[in-house]
Amino acid sequence: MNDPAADAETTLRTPRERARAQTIADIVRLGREHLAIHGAAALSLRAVARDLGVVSSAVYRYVANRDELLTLLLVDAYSELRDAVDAAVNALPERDFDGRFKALGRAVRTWALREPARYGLLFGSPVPGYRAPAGQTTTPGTRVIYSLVGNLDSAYRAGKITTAVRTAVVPSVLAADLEAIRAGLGLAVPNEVMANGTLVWTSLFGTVSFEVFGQYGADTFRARDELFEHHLTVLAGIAGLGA
Amino acid sequence: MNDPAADAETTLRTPRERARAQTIADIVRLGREHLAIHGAAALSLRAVARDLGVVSSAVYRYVANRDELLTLLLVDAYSELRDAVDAAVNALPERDFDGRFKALGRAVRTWALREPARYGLLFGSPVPGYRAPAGQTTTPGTRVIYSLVGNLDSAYRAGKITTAVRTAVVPSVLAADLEAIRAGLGLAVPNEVMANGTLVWTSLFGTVSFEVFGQYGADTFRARDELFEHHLTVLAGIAGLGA
DNA sequence: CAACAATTGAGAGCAGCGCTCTTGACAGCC
DNA sequence: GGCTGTCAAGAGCGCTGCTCTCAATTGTTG
Repeated sequence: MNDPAADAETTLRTPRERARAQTIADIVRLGREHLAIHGAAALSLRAVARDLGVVSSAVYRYVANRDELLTLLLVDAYSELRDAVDAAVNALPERDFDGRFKALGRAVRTWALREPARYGLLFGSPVPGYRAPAGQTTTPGTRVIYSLVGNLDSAYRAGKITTAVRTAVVPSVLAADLEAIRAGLGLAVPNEVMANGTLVWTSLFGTVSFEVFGQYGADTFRARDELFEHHLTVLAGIAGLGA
Repeated sequence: MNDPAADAETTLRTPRERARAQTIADIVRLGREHLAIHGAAALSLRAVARDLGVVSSAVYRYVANRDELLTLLLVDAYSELRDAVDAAVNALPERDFDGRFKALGRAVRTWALREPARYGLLFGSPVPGYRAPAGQTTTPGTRVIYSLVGNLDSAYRAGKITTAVRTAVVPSVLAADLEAIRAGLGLAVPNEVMANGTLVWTSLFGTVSFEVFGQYGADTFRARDELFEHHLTVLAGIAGLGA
């Protein structure tokens, strides 16, 4: 919707720079469409060039190679997912921790079902021969998990985390990992809650992936909305947000 | 390990049939190696032909197309995973329901970490343009989940499922789905346990996928074994197998 | 306004891919 | 021994990513 070209760090002065940014934005847009239809592994620079009305070699003026376009699309998808999640979470009051968690989960699922190929690029099997450059992708890729742990942290500070969560013992080496994360993000939640939060995190994407990737049989579950809502309720309980 | 050619319904009489079956077995073996190294989307019949010491068109005598080879490799991977899981589960006494569940989880994780590309073929984003033929793949693809629900069912019949599991209410449409599954498999477990079992199932693959696909940061978690064991403990509790 | 220089698009070309078709050789079977 | 089915090989089509060269266009600057 909005113009990614405007995200450049400085305003684009010369017409050349503006035209160039616009062309790159067009390439990303066309790439996004191809990705959504044909999947990441079938993304073709030549096809994008054709849709752009230009010969194949011309796109290499704007994008170094296929992997760079893939990276642009990865960042694009991450930020769209983040926006969808943020909008859903912020629609609820800050102190509705349980509601916010469920809104996050529903937003992830809704976006994933609407954009299966792009979801697959983010959370499916890695594209062969492609390694996402950490420098460009880690920041946008961590926004959603930060939203989840932030919500858990706020709930804990508000004294709204059920104590029943503290079932399993967190062993020492794992405790050190969790301590590092807590220090890095300035969190207050104890180890047990963080460990369970990690499980909730991966479980959420496990359920969504099963549905998006068609791992359930064709007609094993007709009531997929109800199934997901049930899972969300149980996961909220694991996180300590249950009633 | 064993020879897939020997799985034919009747003994192979003529030398021609034997030679043909051997060639197909070789193609599958080479395909498995390419798959493990380069991933599903990069699987190339030409490369397999080169390794077979034969011109590319020759392999089409034995395999209709790339998708058919992919299907063969899919079935191959499913059955290897099933064997690994069965071996791990059956090493424990039948009545050690909690131990059997955890053994299943560990076997899945171990196999997935050893065979990331093949795991990705089974549980990652679908290969673009390829649809697994249900007739050939559903049976081998459902063995592991049947093992899990079978274990849950046995535990329930033995009265070893914690009653604390029955937290969330299972709505009506979902209840009908679960009833159909229970009837189809001849199970006794009630809806709440089955619904939670589904979550445990998808959560297990969610955690494993995060680890295999590198969704955790590069060094966010050093204690991955401990993290997985913690998750397994919590999941056993959700399934009702907890202490 | 004109000349310069940066930028761009087009085209050819290389090596790889899936897949099809034809051709000639070989082996098993009657 | 001749027939028939099976096989490997090769050529070829259209697709892919990517590189290189060349000419044209375009923005900027003297």
